[in-house]
Order: sequence, then structure tokens, then C-alpha cells
Amino acid sequence: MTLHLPSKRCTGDDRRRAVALAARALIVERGLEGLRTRDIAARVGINIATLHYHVPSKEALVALVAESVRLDFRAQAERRPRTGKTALEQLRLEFDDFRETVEEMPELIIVLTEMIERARRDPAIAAIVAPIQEHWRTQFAEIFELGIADGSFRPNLDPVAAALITTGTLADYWRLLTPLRTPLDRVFAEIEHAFGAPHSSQGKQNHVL
Amino acid sequence: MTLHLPSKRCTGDDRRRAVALAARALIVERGLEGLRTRDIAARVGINIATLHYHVPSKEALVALVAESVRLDFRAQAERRPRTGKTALEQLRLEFDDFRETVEEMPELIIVLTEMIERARRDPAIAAIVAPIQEHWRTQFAEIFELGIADGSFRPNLDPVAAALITTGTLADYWRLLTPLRTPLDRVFAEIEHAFGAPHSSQGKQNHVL
DNA sequence: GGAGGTCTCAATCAAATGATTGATTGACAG
DNA sequence: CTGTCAATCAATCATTTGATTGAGACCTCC
Repeated sequence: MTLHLPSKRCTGDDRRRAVALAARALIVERGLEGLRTRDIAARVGINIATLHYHVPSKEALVALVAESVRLDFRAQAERRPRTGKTALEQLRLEFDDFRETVEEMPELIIVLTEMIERARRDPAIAAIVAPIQEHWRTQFAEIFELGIADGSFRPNLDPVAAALITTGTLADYWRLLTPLRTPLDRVFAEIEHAFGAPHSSQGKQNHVL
Repeated sequence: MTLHLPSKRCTGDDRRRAVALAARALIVERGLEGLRTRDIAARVGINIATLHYHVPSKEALVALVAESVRLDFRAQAERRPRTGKTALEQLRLEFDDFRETVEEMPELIIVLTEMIERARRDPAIAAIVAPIQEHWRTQFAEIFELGIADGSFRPNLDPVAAALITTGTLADYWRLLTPLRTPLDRVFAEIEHAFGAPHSSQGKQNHVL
């Protein structure tokens, strides 16, 4: 991968990547609403014309950003093997994952939220963003399904509804304006109580099966 | 309320109200991102200068819209007496309320979401929008607290966490891009199961106490 | 009837903004 | 050395957009 620090010229892909990252940073700062092609070019350190050479239009640019976010999410989702774990363990892994993402790449979530908002009136963006949400939801639904079978969770649990509740809770949590003294842990614990098997006291010790 | 159809002149408050409504409609169509003062003026049927006479700046206009949304939410929240009901009944009232809002004034929620997004980088809007969310959350927290006392809900329920889960779930539900064949009812039912007292089978018949 | 305030508009401004043009540079193949 | 092509830039365009100005119209109260 030729970096653009030593040599002045870069390959198109490198430039596009740099543009996407700069755009993401600017979206975090000023929102999609305040995103300007000039600012992106300036942050990358190139001319506006050069930007337009690599990314034909602003519409394409937003799509490029959405796509880069999608890839980042997929990459982050792929580097966790969950095989051979109980459902409860998998659920906690998922929680850890979320906490990690919130703490280490909050910018990624912010941009995703902006994209989701835009997706409501932009089918092209919707097509990119929907799979991300779908995948996340499915992930939880499968965990709950497994958990019903292995006894981690309530027998009368509705896996799909539970997944909707879980993803909705997490997606909305970080959106909260008030910094919120209620820590994420309490929410996680409450979700476990809410979906866990009623008799098995699966508080700290996980003696499933 | 003097309409502006027969007589040409209106009082300032009427105009401001009309401007706010037109702006809300435009936000639904094109987002805050695509909101243009000219378009608002055109929709109201007035000159741009007249718009600026009633609302000094675009910033003030966005604040006006946020404020109008806040008032609408407050009005909608106030017209429901919940005294003398059990916690479970109150929870279901709240669910009915949400469903009604989603079905009858989805535009209100869309605008609120845009405002929440903007609030992240605009303190003035944050100050208007935060109380709405706060109130909603508190509402549920109180219901859960009452429900623990009256036996509707689990004794080990964390009311604040449960409220966060509930509001997060609802707030995120309507945001979903895929029209989602999973009906709201299943989510509601799952929440009731999740927080309900484990032994009392409060599925359809509500024989609390 | 007129003084003063409220309300409205046509015309215009200055800045911002997405996009284009035409020329230049550097790398590399033959 | 030369032709080709990706990559880059300065300059500029055509609109868009938030905001202002100055001239009236309409209403109310005296």
C-alpha cells in the first residue's frame, strides 16, 4: 500500500479511502448536514477538482462513506469466533463488543446514525445501511434461539422480538443526550434478567447445563 | 384562529405556527439537511422577507420547529389521566399511546428524530429536545417502580434500566428501514414478559393482586 | 383623517457551494 | 526519447441560499 506521505501521487483506491475517512471525521463534527466537498478536499490535502476526479459527485461521496462504514462494521463483526459458546456467553460477548465499539470507535456509530437518518429518504444509502442493521438483529435473534434450546433463556421467549428489544436498546442508548449516570452494565444486567430462564440464577456464575 | 385564506393578514403567532408546520412537513420530505427558507415561505404562501420578519434567522426557525414539536408532545402526553390504574394497565396505556402516535402522527416522530440528531452538535436544540426524552423515560421508570410495589413486575427489576430498555426499543422500532413483518404487538408482549412478575401469568387476563 | 405600528413584497446582496475546464506533472512502456 | 495515461491543480462557472433593504399596504386608535 503506497502511502501518500512520501510521494505526492497516490493510487485511486488510497485516495478514495482517505477521502472517506476525512468525510467521516467531518460528519462527526458537523453532521451530514454540514458536510462540504471543499472541507473534505482540504482535510485530505488535495484540490477540489482532484476530489471530483476520484469521486464524481457528492451523492457518490456519501455512498462511499456509507460503504466504508459498512465494511468497517463487517470487519469488526467477523473477527470474533463465537462457536462452542453457550447462548449466555455469546450474549455477553455481544455486549462486550458493543461496549468496545462505543468506547473505541464512537465515530463509527455516529456516522452510521447519520446514514440511517438519511436512508429514510435515500434508497441508495438505505441499500447499504439496511444490511448492517439486519445482520445485527439476526445475530441476536440466533443467540436467543440457541439460548432457548440450551436453557439459558426463557422457554416462552420470542427470539425475534427479544432481538428487536436488544438492538433497539443498544442503538438508542448511546444516542441519549444527557450523559446519563445509568451505566451500560445495569442495562445489560436487566436484559439478562429479562430474557433469562426464571429459575436459573444466572447472575454472575454461568452454570448453564 | 384566523385563517389566512379569506383575509390576507394574520397575526404574528398564526404565521409563526404556519411556518413551523410547513417547516415540519419539509423536514419530513427532505430532512433538516434539505430544509430551505425559500421552500418554507413558498409552502406558507408568503415572501421570504415576510418569513424573516416573523422568524429572524434560520437558527431561530429550527428552534421554533423544535419548540413546536415539544409542545405537541407535551399536549399529547397531558391528555391521558393515568391515576387509579395498576402499573401493568399504565404500561399498556403507554403502549397504546405510542402506537397511536406512530400511526396518526408519524411526522411528529420523524421531526423529533432529526432534532435529536442535530441536538448532538447544537446545544440550543438539545435544551429543547432533552426534556422530551427525559420525560418519556421518567414516565416509564415511575410505572415500573409502581409495578414492583403492586406486584405487576419482578421484585428484582431495575426501574431505570427497564425504562431505558423500553424507551430505546420503542424509539428505535419505528426507525427500522425494513418495513418489518414483526408487529409491534410481539415487542410489547415480550416487554411485558420480560419485566412481569415470573409466577403471575399476566398474558391476556390482568388479575393483578 | 392621519399618526404609528404591524405586516407584506419585489428586488437585491454577498457568501457559499457543487461542479467543470484546461493545462500541468510524473511515471512508465516501447 | 516519446507517447500515453492517471493524477493533480488554479481558475472559474452557474446556482443556491440566507439575509437585507426600501417601499408600500392595511389596521387601530385618536
